[in-house]
Amino acid sequence: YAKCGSLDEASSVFKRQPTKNLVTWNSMIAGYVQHGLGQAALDLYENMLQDGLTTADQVTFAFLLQACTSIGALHQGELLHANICESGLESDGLIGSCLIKLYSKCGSLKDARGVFDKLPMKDVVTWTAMISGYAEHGLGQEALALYASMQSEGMTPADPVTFLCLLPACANTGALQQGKQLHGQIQEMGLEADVMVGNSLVDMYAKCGSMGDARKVFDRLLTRDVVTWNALLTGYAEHNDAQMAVQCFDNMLQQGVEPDETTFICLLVACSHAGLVHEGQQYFKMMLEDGILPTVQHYNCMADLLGRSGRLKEAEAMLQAMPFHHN
RNA sequence: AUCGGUUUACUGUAG
Repeated sequence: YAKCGSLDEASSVFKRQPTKNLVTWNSMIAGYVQHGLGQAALDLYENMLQDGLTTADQVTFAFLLQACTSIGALHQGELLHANICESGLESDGLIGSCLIKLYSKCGSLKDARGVFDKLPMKDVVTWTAMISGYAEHGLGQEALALYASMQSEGMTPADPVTFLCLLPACANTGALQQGKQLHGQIQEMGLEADVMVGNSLVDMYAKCGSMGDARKVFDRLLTRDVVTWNALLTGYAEHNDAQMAVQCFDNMLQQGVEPDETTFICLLVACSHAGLVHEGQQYFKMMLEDGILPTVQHYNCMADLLGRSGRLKEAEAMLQAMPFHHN
């Protein structure tokens, strides 16, 4: 029931279970976590402790750590970490990855690294979790360095996920050469048909200033989604090529791809940087007509567009008419 | 029977 989306039914079956074993508890805790209800999962664990008949195992802890991660409950997570050590489960690979993710999402990369270093057996997921932690905190060089260590220990990526963490690291640090090497590995592994990998490659090349390569990857992709188009569009916008950005948008529409919120932000940015005030206003209207509700970020782009071109009063009026609080 | 790593966007300060 939980996995099929009916948490209510899962919960009512759970409550009616006369005896609950470890898997009963784990399944219900997992259900809450998978539905983004981290606090409910932690509360249920309290019930389990009060019940006193079941002892948590590595699966329980893995879900509880995910619950903490999802609600940013670092302190709770630290308490669980202590319990995990008391239970002798700190060397478990599954728990290790969850702890790394908890600490890194809560901004405590040193603790994440501490867990990583202490893990006796590291698999690709462990390495990737740590790489992802560095990458997400803008430490692209550390992420790439860790990948180098991973390879020197004879570990190779098994699927696209590791690349999906590394490519943004290259993108954010402008590491074009490393990005190209990764691209080579991706081709050797036959992963270039993966849409997410393709999107990341387009983004990486665009951010590294190589729009030609970005375009090549884009053109060769058999499957594209709105993110693929947005990544390319962002590239053009970022390189102050408003013409290409607009052309890209037109092509996108021609091919029947529905623009989303992000698409319009990319477009508005392109117009803003190029001083295309009128066009920007047109796109803003188009977005409203498409039934896309503008967010604070769209209004910010509009204020930027108007402000840059010296239309301060219009910019101010735009922000005052905005149906949200400013950020 | 229950379990871990996942891609794209904007502004503002200094340089």
